[in-house]
Amino acid sequence: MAESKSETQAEKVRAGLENEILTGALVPGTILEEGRIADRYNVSRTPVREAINHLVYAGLVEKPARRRAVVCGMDTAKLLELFEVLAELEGLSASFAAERMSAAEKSRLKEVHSNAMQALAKEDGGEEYVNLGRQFHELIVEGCRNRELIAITERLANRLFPYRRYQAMAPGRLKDNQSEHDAIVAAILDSDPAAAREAMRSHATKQGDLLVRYIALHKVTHSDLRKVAEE
Amino acid sequence: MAESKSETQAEKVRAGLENEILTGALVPGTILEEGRIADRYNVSRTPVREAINHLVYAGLVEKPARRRAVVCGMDTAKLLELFEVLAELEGLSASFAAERMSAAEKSRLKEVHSNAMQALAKEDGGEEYVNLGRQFHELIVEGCRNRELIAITERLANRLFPYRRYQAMAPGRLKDNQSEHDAIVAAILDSDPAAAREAMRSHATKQGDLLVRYIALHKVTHSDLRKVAEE
DNA sequence: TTGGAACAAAGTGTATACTCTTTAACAAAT
DNA sequence: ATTTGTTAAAGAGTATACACTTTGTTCCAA
Repeated sequence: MAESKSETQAEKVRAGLENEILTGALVPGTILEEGRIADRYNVSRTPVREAINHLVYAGLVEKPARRRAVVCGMDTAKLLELFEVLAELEGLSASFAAERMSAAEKSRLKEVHSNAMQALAKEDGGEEYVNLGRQFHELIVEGCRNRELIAITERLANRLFPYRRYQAMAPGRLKDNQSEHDAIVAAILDSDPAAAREAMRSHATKQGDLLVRYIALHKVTHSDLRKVAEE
Repeated sequence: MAESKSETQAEKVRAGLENEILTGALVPGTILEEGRIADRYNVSRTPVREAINHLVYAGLVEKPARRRAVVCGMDTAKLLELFEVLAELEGLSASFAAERMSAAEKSRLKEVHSNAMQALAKEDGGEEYVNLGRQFHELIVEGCRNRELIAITERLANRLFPYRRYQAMAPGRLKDNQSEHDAIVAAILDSDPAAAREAMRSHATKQGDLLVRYIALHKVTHSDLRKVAEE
């Protein structure tokens, strides 16, 4: 091949496919056929297979033995299960973070939080606010000082990412969200692990519930999801 | 190849290597060279690569890009991190199990628990007891009725399996263990999620602490680990 | 001896070829 | 019309070949 730097082809394909799935370019249910993808990325099937295996592990793709891989769908029941676990993991991270974050990390958290407050005022459809929200969660998770917990939590959050955006669309949700963040920040700055845990847990749980309700109410389809993701 | 039923070669190799690692036949730090393994299993390198990737996901093997794979080592710090997370996950499972297990599942749990009580009396070095202990944990985890939580927890437990056996060796540990299990069973039969969670959490935490202490005291080496595993 | 430059051996990453399974298209029969 | 059987096309699993890296060794200079 032409340009082989230090990143392997397999990694390039994996990153590409992951991105396509997360942005919604590849809708859940899409069949991933090795040969086609190999052509699309101008590589052989070998690195494509490797990439697909990675995505299976990440939970973004399903692949029965000897059958074609498909982008994971997500029914309401599965969504609830995932959020149930995520809420506990993020709650746990928050409680560790309350005990373990350095002063520098805490002030960084405070900063992101108040930036979010500013962004809330802007009339950009909440785009900037959503980004800051993601940063907020990541800062807390990384504050737990447990690499394994970080890895598990971020894998799950990543999997839910394409769906999580929805709940931000409910009217008035952003303000509620911000005040929930208030409580979390307060507990962490206060080094109160129990409060931080519960604040974070209920926050994440509410996100999940709102999302599931939204989907149920609006009978959201996969192509709708795609439109939202493209905007 | 000759005998291709419905299990793929890659899966066969993965199962084989995983087994070798878990039993200690492949000591942490061992280099896994694709060609050698391919010869040992009488397959080509392709399925071997796939198997190794799988083990990387499972956390049993490390593989820097373009370098050879090695069986994961485990220092005390990492061990503590893993047990910290495992304790929370098993605690969470127990709390869900207390709310969600069916009557049949509960009586099965009670049965395994009292069988363990019998096995405790036997003078077989605790072998049967350790097996029942594993069943005990699995029953509870599977009682949580959340496939994602089950998957995450079992992956972690699997990773810790080769180390977990150690803590059973401390004098008097088995009896303590059994009475901790008593508390867990009582809470679950009682459908008391908070009690179940805390009982399980502290149980798992104690296992981790004992293990780490044992390793520190005895300066356990990898070859020691192997001997224990082979017995 | 020690450090390191140059080269040889070994090993990973990817492409390609081939086999066997799955898919799906069509025909016949209920 | 719907099901079942047959068969061609498509695709996954594996082997093999080869290019480019990493690893290890040898030999020289300080």
